[in-house]
Amino acid sequence: MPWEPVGNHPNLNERTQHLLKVLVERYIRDGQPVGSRTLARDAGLDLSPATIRNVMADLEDLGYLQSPHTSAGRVPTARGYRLFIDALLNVPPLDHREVEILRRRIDQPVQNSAELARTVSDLLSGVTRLAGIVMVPRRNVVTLRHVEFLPLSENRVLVVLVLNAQEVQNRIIQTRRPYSAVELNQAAQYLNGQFAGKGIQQVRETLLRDLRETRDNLDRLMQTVVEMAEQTFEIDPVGEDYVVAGQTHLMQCADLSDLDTLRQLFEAFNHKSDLLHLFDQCLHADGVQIFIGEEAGSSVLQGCSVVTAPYTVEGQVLGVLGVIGPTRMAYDRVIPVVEVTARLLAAALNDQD
Amino acid sequence: MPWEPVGNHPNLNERTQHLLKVLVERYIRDGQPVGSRTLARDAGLDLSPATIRNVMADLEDLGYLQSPHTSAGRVPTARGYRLFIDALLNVPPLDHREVEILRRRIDQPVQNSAELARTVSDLLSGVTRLAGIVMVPRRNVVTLRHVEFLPLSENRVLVVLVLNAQEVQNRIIQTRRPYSAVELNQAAQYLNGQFAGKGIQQVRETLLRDLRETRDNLDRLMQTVVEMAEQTFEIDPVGEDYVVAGQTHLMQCADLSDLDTLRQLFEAFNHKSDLLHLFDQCLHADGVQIFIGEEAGSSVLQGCSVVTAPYTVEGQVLGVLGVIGPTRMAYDRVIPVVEVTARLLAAALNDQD
DNA sequence: CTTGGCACTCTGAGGCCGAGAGTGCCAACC
DNA sequence: GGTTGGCACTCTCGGCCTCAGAGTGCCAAG
Repeated sequence: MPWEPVGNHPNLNERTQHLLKVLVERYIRDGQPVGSRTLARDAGLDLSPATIRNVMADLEDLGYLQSPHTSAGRVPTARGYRLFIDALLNVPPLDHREVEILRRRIDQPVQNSAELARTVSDLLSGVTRLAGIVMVPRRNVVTLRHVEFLPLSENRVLVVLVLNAQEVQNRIIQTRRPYSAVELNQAAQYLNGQFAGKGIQQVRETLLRDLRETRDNLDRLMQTVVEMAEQTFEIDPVGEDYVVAGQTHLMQCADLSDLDTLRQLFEAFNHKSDLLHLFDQCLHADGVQIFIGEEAGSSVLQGCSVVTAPYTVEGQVLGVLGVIGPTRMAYDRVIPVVEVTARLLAAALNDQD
Repeated sequence: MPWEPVGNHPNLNERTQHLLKVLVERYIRDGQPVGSRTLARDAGLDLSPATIRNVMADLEDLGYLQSPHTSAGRVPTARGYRLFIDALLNVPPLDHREVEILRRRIDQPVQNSAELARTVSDLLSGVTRLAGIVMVPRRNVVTLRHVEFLPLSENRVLVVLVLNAQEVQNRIIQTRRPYSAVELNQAAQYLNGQFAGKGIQQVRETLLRDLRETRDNLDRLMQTVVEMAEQTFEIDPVGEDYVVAGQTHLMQCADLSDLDTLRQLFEAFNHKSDLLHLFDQCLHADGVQIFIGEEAGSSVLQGCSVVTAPYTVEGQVLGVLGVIGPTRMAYDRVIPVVEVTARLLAAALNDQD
């Protein structure tokens, strides 16, 4: 099992487990509390409702089920979902044709990783009819490919950085004195000649540590180089961020119909820090991970589940993707979709480099 | 008045207009249908409720008011809001201190126009507690500042374009044959030397029309230049787009509490084409424009109003910004905020160039 | 034209009732 | 001892009624 079992569950009767499984499946399908009569019919065990009732009462005592009120059926608790997912759920592999459809949509040519993230996020949300999320983390190793300096006005210079395979970043820096286009060009040429293909961490260290202290002895070119480099490589250039798509799907699922809950959830999407924290945790677990309700650590995720998977290229984790939806979601379908999408995205990134 | 009067309204009694004004103001404040007794108290005219009732009945006949049901008070119709905004509303200028606060938030240094759009959009939504929108349109005149080609793999080249003041664009193009870094560099140098500062339209025409037909006679460098340029300047590089912020505010206003309406609205934000169409219309009206409900041309905007203003630099319209909220919004506050924000954004862009 | 009076209408909250669904418990059964 | 049918009990939900409150429209008088 790719997701780690969290709760520790006392031994449950084979039959009891089966009944829990059927109940959860039924509830995920219908969204209605499941009564003993219904469960008796569905379970295929040839037991009377009365027997079922006894089992259900036990499951309620153990915290796997609860009833909304006396005379409704039962509904799984978070603990119930947990056991279901850890031990009872069987996840069918995705149909070949479906994999193909996913592959085709991911393999379309894109301009940059942000656009790819958006595409994949759209895809996840479209296929699952939930909210899709793709995170692009801060990479540990960022390779400098090319740098360019353009004078904007008196003391402002536009820096264009090409990183990794094809990531383009630009920023504006303030300089201590005006630089001519020629000076800037020479500085860029020097940096490109010297450091293209090197890790940006390494560039920073080599350049700044070695040269800064001897600044006064440097010729004019190298002084330019140092001043530019100081600001260019100052902060880690690839920020950690994510892309959400299909939030509106969440407005359609009956479970989250409470407007206020929904608003808080949407605000969390914009706020980002909570979710980034969650995804950071997933970065180094391999395979699909599932968080049920407040297991995710944030109270705004009440009633929601998060299904995530990291994607890796050459063993290095590049990011996490996943979906957010109501806890009552079709895990048997969502899990393989998330899993396969992560693999396909990894493959696409691999080809691209 | 900056917004254009749309409906043509028959002569209304001075007193009748005053009563409509007070009613709309009251309704905007409370959100409750206004009855004759309330209006009589609020209007300050020393009239009895019975008289007010007669006037209200007239206004209803003329289509300015309606009652939700027999024994509720009256509510303005779209037509009523229209008249209110066109002729009755007085818009107080924004407080100096408030303008200063806005200015300070807009004048913060930013990296590129997309980031600025986001900042301003956030600002609009924060100040008005509605959804803020900033559109960056396709500019008519796009100036090439700098171009750079980097070989990625066999037949793929990364193009980095610096446009206008500081806009950086990048795209990947497929080439017919592999090019070396040196070749690409020469081609870029040629283009920069020849065309930096020129309009991109002009570059395209000059280069492609004049040279393409004589391709066979060109030297190797110029052949490279032509192939690169063909794809680099093929499509209009600055896409029309907008940024929405603070959508969640719309979930809090009682008027739009219908989940389904809200969902459709949010989907419209993602879909973009409807709203882009609307904003295109605003591009060349000067000053604040207001669309009430379906005046905006899209049925998803039922119950919503849109307040927009274009922002210009040196007489050239650069884009449109505005807010979307329930029709029952505090126009006397929203209008000056939108107006001032547009001016401040224009000023900020002007300084930046 | 304005006003007070008055009958009328409609909503919304609260209370009541009955149907339906499901439970818990118990005694009987295998 | 696990399983079962029976049965009383509880709770929700929709329909129905009622009543107070708010606001209207109309009319006749000022």
